[in-house]
Amino acid sequence: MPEFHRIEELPQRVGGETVVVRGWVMTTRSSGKIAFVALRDGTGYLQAVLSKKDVSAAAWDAFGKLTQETSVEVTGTVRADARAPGGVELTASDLVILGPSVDFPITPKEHGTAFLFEHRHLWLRSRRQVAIARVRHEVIQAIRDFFYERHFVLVDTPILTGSIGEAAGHLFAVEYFDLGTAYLAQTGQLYVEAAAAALGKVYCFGPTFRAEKSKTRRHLTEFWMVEPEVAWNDSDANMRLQEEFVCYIVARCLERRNTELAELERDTAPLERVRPPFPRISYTDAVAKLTALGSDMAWGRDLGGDEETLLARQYDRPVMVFNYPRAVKAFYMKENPADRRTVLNNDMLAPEGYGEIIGGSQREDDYDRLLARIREEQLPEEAYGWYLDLRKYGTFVHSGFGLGVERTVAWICGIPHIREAIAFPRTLYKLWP
RNA sequence: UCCCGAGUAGCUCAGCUGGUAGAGCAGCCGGCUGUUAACCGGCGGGUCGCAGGUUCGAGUCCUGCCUCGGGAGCCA
Repeated sequence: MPEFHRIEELPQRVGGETVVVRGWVMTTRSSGKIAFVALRDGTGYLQAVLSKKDVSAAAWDAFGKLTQETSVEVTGTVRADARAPGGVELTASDLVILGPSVDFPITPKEHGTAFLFEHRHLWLRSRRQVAIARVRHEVIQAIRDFFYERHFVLVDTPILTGSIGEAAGHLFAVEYFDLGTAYLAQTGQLYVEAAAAALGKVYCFGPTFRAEKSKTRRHLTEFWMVEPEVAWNDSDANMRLQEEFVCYIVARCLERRNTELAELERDTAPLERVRPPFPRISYTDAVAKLTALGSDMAWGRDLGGDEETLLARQYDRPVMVFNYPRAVKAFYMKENPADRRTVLNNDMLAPEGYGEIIGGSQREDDYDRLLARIREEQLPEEAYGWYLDLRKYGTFVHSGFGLGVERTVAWICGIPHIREAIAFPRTLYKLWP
């Protein structure tokens, strides 16, 4: 295969030897005897300039045939040019069409979201979607580095499962040989609790599935979640870990994805403020605060979207709300010894209206109380035998949380809908492409 | 499941109290030596979501259905 160059390396080749670039045509412009081709190759953007008098008739003819998304090979020399958005331009000496493109559906004009998502496989090529994909990549790499640096061990939990994670919620069911119905995982948490007793500090990171018929900008039926679990961490230590974790992710994106955030026209000032300590407020205090702000929120109800938004608006960085009423939370959360109406849990609400990005808790480590809660929720006791075993053989204080990757990416990118934060979103009405 | 909203050209939309279907962009043809969603001139382009009803006449009014979007609930 002949050698060619990536656009990202061209600034180092200004004034140098001839280079060859392969990529896709975004737009073309011409003024009769001079022609411009805006190119994308995945590593960057480049404008190639062709002068009719300096290129072969074949190359000039090829320019005339260029349409949006034609794949091409352009040969030329790199020149610094203040007029070029990227600082450099390619003075082309040759242009060859590699793959024609007829009637590309996404024009450089306005489109509605329904149309764009029907063409998601092509929409991914747009500058904006490329920028989002790169931020998502950075978020995920930051997550892995954070845990690696702190000696957490990655444990992959099953996606197909016989027992069910949390109480209600709708699960996707699939046929599983002679063993009947299996369900797609909606959390890896129960498994990661088992692994914490083996490895101390662990996390799982994978796709998770919720069959709820949610139709909001914050929900997907398939999304990615990272769930750390730490032996000997109480709820307080859990919140400190969350704070450190989120600060790490945001700082990393600011440091390494500035170009992409600028491309997305993200105001980074609110992100610069994401530094410890995050405000913490108990559920009970939050209810009082909301009431004072005019909400009709009553103690005992879970915080709804409106309440979360109103509360989060009171702070300039993520806020942690802790110790919710036991009745509205999952069976595995540890009862608060100081106030038995509540559990030792917390949510983290992102600012700027992005809502809940983390849900976490200290886990119930008392065998009898956990069993009582399983019965109270009328869960199938036999399915939780192995989970109860963890309290039977050397029970231990432990805590963990789940962070939603798409919600985090949407917040950092400042994009209005979570669906743009994943390459191929799965929603109630979208299984294709 | 419930509550709102929208379906008209490839795309984004306009179309008033019912009277021969419109614009911008995209596409095609032509022009222009520095364009950045280039610009200028010309050309083609329609089962008005589907079915029924009212009417001399329905994109427009009525009924039902379908599809999609936003929100609620649930949650990351």
